[in-house]
Amino acid sequence: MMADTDSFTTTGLLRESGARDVCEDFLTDEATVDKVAAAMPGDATSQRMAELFGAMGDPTRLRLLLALSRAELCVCDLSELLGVSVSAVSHQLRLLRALRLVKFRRQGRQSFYSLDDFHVEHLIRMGLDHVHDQDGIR
Amino acid sequence: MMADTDSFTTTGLLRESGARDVCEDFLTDEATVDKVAAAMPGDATSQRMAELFGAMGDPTRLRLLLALSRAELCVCDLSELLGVSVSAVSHQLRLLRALRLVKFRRQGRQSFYSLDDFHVEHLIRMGLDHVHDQDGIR
DNA sequence: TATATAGTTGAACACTTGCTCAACTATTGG
DNA sequence: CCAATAGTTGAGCAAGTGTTCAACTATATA
Repeated sequence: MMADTDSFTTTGLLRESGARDVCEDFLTDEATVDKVAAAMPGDATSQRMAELFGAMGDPTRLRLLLALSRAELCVCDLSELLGVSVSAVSHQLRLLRALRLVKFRRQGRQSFYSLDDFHVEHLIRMGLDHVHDQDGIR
Repeated sequence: MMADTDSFTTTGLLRESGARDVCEDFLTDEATVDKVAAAMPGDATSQRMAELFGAMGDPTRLRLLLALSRAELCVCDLSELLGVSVSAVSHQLRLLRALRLVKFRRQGRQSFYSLDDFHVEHLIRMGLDHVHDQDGIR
């Protein structure tokens, strides 16, 4: 069954875009799937969300954020606190700064970092809750 | 009480643990640093938190979760919805299942997936808020 | 029974990423 | 001025990751 005689409304629009290993048609009821499709954020938004979560998804960066959620600290203190080299800390803080999760101010030779956004604290708190709840339940 | 009561004590205990590219001493006031150190979650906890956020930090997995936050869906629908192969979707759902972010039930040949935990919905919501607020503010 | 459909899984491979190292800037103190 | 301290940055590399492909299981249907 060819669709090329009919460049019209088959599932062609979706089928074409790189997913060939796919079944004929939507299997859940169409209204539901359409509703979900309409509610999906745009690519740019989900991309930025993924960057946000990805930034918090590395152990070193997460522990940096955890430390900074308690106090403003300089690179050197963070390095000793986490047992990670100053260079590695600086690299990761640069990334967190680019995503606006932390901000910094210079004072003499030192750079003091702190959380940039109260959302980050909430996210950290929820992550903790999730992990603790999982442990509690079974 | 005992030990080195002199004011020039070393930080040897901390210096030893793998970070050689590090400054002599803590630069922020000691009480603050100690407070932060004491408040840090254990390695196991931060490790699991990082796994949680890391799971949400991949665009494909995040979009899977975004879709499932709206409705229970089968693998095939998810595949078409996201434009990603069934195999790739299945691999990622497996990972999300292992971390208990999604659960599934079989019905005939189909596997229906849904979010496992209300925390995940909250995290998604906060991620969206964070991204939207950043766009709004400047 | 045979055949098609829905999904899973392991291996392979390209791509990404986090760290180290070395070189560098910038500020402080002698 | 010079030397030391605090931090940044680029290159390189080992380890990790996401996708594809092919083979596989399991369920439904003719």
